[in-house]
Amino acid sequence: MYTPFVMKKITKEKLDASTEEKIKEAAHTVFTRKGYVATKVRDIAAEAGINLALVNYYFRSKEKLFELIMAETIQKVLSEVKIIITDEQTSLIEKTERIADHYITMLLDNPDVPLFIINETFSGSDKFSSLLKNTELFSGSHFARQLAELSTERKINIHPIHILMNLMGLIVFPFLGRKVLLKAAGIQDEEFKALMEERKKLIPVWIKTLVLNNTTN
Amino acid sequence: MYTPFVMKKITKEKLDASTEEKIKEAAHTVFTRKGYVATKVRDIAAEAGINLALVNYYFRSKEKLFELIMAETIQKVLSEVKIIITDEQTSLIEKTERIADHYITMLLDNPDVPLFIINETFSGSDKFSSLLKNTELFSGSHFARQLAELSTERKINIHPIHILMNLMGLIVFPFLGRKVLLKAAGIQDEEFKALMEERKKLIPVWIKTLVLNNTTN
DNA sequence: TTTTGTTTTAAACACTTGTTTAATTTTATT
DNA sequence: AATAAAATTAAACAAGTGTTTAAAACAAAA
Repeated sequence: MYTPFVMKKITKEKLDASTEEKIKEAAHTVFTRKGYVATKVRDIAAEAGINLALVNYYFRSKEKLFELIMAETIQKVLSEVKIIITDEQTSLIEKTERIADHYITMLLDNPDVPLFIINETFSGSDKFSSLLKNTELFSGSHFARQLAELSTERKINIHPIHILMNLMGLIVFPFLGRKVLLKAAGIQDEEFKALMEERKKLIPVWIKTLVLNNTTN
Repeated sequence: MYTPFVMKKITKEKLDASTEEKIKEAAHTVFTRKGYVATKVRDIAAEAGINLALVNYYFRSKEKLFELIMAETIQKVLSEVKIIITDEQTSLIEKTERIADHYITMLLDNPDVPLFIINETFSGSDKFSSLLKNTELFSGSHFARQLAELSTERKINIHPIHILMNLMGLIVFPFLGRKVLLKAAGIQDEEFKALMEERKKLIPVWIKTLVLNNTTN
């Protein structure tokens, strides 16, 4: 089975990337918008404007294609953040500034990515185990160490994980809950973008005051 | 078609609720855990330990059953909150205290509900329009008015919606991202619960300091 | 006990969906 | 131009899924 793939690989370099790339882009769009189960291979084919069979021809199966998209998405999300949190030169506050800036910029372009990732962590399939290896880089990062230092040096009386949850929650939650928030508050899409731009600068300030105010009592 | 239902309704009072209730409980469990599309009617039947056809017998269709579960879930989430945010007697801070307490208590019992709701807001189907009516109660609530007053009276220089996003994000996000957070921080389920209990008291404090620190500059 | 209404069951139906096949068209090589 | 490889297509397949049916089991009423 799949003899075409053997042939393909031999002359891999000469591949016309356009069809393969069209499928990947379409898959990214539909997967992130609808999730794995709700996405039909026929949806991807339609979105890409190509024949149904070509999806399996290039990527063998829906699941293989999904894993590829997933891996690339995670990679994109984490590569820059890895640089930020492992930087030994920057302060905790500086790091939060960079993280907020980077994430919100990314999320304004890919607002469906957080839900996509969260759903996969809940789906239980092993599809997500590759990410877990990547997140190990957090535990030993300079950022994690700085967070831990708050507990000891500065007599902060809360678990550092609270700070991490707060930072991520303040950044990511508006994108997850935006459908409800926009309806409930009656604001438009453009206004939402403006609010998120504001948060790039607000969140680091909030995190800062939140950390400082917890050092005393 | 569906003549059995006509007969049923006539003697509705004499129904043995156990089967119907078993199905509803099973549906709630599976729907919230896997979402609408990933949930198969056969899953619900298996979870309830009853015959497949009984699901359609009692609820006519998967979609009808889902709408029922959805409506009851939303109802449960909003009914108590409605009381809190429309209370004219309590201060903004008191309201955040009550909201944090109520939501976290509820979420510790139903940790999958937020993802369930968010997914439905993104699914685009009209299934969620009934909720939108309910959220209108926020716009005209005492809580919304108090939030708006911050902009004028106290010269706060940020949009009140930021406060709302922060409050909800601080409460809800840890439950959405817990799979990643637990893995990334290497903490256990019991410890997570303890952390959430802590947040009941921490979040109102954070919101308070965050509001006060934004009144000056 | 017999009858009647209700609940439960196994099986089947119609339709969707991931995947494969076999033929055709396009592209590259000689 | 002729040949071989690669890409594309329409059609079909097999498994899964929501729903329905018709018969059986059960419970209540006579």
